[in-house]
Amino acid sequence: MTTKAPERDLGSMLVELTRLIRRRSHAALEPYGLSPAQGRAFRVISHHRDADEELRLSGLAERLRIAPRSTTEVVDRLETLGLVRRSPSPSDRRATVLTLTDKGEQLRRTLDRRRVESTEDLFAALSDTERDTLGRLLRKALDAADAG
Amino acid sequence: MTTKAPERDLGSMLVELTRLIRRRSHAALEPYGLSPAQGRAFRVISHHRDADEELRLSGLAERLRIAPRSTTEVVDRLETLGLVRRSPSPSDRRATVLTLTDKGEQLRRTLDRRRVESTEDLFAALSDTERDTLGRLLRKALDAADAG
DNA sequence: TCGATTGCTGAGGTTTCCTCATTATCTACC
DNA sequence: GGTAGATAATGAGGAAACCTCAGCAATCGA
Repeated sequence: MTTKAPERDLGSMLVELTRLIRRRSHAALEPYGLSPAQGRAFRVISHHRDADEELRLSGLAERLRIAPRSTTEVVDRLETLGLVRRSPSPSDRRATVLTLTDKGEQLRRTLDRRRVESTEDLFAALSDTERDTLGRLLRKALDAADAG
Repeated sequence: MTTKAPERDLGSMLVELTRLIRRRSHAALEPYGLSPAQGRAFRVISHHRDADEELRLSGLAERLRIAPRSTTEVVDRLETLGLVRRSPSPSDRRATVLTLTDKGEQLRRTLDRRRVESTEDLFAALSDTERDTLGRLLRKALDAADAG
């Protein structure tokens, strides 16, 4: 099967690569009933324990760069699956704090162990150095976008 | 406004950057009634003139890495806007060949001139060298994905 | 020539976002 | 205090960009 040369500008390549990531991520997370976006949200929530600050829906929105309203839906799903718990913030009665349930904690370990993202092997063709470089460049572009 | 540190793994950064690209692309193409995906398809079609091979819907699907069925819809829109023409292939009566109309040709020039993608300035923070490097790494990952 | 394949599209669905209210609550300031 | 305005979450509604599955017409290969 001769694969035709696809578009080669930065934007198109990024978009295409993201599509591939989403597809792989979909396959990897499907067994757990998670979609790619839900998986990403779950990862953010589960890795937040490291900070001792509480994580609100608005904070999750910010980290995911999506509208607050959109996180409501993602969290709905995670809560339905019994992975995440919504509880009222002690410091602000408007706010909702997100924490992992035991089941969520268990899944976090599973996912971390197996690196289920599986986006990893999409970058397997790159050396460690190249991956580092790629990461640095993407971060730079993202940070500039924040500032601009 | 203190923007919280977002996720930092390659996959997440790629996904986030793509979202930003889509948003900018949306703003840039809106005056012409094009969505980001339609704009990308239009660009592929309009830059295909360079090759002297005919471009079919299936070929477009391949280049965009989307399902053939999905290109039907994109092309429908481009045709409605009078930018692209569907004509029967002379060599295969099942196939449909895509070409630009005069209006499409005109828009191509406009977009090329203004570099409307505007994804450009998303990478403005990067030097020429860095952009080259980024391009090379993305291409490498994509090519590996094709092979694997 | 006839079964398998290819090219396109109708039908219908999913995911992942969005904006625009609306309801609590909180914060500042008079 | 009391109240104007910001902020937190969510209901309602919608749109973009994909997908699969099935079907039809044309073509190719043995």
